[in-house]
Amino acid sequence: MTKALPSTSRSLPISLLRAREEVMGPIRAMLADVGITEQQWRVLRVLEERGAMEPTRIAEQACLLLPSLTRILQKLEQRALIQRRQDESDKRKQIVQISAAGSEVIAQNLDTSIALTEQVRDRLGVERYEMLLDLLKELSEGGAAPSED
Amino acid sequence: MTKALPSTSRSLPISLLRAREEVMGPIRAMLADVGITEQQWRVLRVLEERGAMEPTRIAEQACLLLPSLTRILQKLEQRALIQRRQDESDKRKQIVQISAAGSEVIAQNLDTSIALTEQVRDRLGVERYEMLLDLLKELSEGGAAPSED
DNA sequence: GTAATTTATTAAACATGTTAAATATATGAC
DNA sequence: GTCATATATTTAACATGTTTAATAAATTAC
Repeated sequence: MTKALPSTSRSLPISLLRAREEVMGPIRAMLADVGITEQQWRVLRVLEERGAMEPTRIAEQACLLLPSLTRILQKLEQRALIQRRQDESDKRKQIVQISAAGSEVIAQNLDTSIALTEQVRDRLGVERYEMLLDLLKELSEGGAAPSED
Repeated sequence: MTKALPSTSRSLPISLLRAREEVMGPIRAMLADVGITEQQWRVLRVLEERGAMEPTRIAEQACLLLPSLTRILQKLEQRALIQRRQDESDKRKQIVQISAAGSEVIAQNLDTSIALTEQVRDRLGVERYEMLLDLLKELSEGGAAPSED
């Protein structure tokens, strides 16, 4: 008797989308002032946080597909927010590094960004906020159930 | 002392994105077989579920921006999955309706779609699943805190 | 009733999402 | 060493996301 699709308003994919739009709105507004997109911001953040790395790893961390990342890196390089060099031991790879100007962009937006994050956390309450992050993590981690023989 | 950005792996926007990618993966695979995108599917679902309506309301329900919806409706109309007519009382508006062929597409994918939804719900457990939906709803609803004088 | 304003939709331009194919270098089989 | 295969990145093509502007009809002010 549970054999019906959830109404679109109770659909998990749509709920995830709506929630994300709500959270991203103010962040996008902030970044628009600097002329940077949400995705470009993610790439810069990953590089600042974890240091230089190759595109494939950036894509994983920033949750981007490689073709998208290719174009994003081209634009970030044009604007001198990153630097690229070839990996000497494996010439298929390259190593991408954030530049001083790139770090500068992050620094400029850090305070607002932190404030927006805290605002959302306070709105839900810390416990519910952490619970939400845990549930999301659980969702994105487990592909298959542990018992599958 | 809490004045630092969460690591990207603990960032709410990125967590929402990752979770959504995980959930959408199998659904996209299903729809790809019929040559329909995730967004086209959302539009058809909304029209099937709530009946004919104008684009502005479709956009709200399906969580799409109007310019995107314009293009999507053009393609759905080309494939005869929807019909459009002008609203007689207000000629700025139009009324969009799913066609028999459109309902057919939904019917074809209904069982798989329900199965995938249940699979996710079972993975989290019903209680945690409902809790997640509630948290997401809360996130996407409240813009400002109630007390702001 | 006409001008200014508002509302519904579309168009345009650029960035990204998504899938498939191309390119270049590495690795392994022999 | 040569060939087949695998890996890292890019290109191509089409769909959507996002912001701003254009268009058309409706509403309001007067």
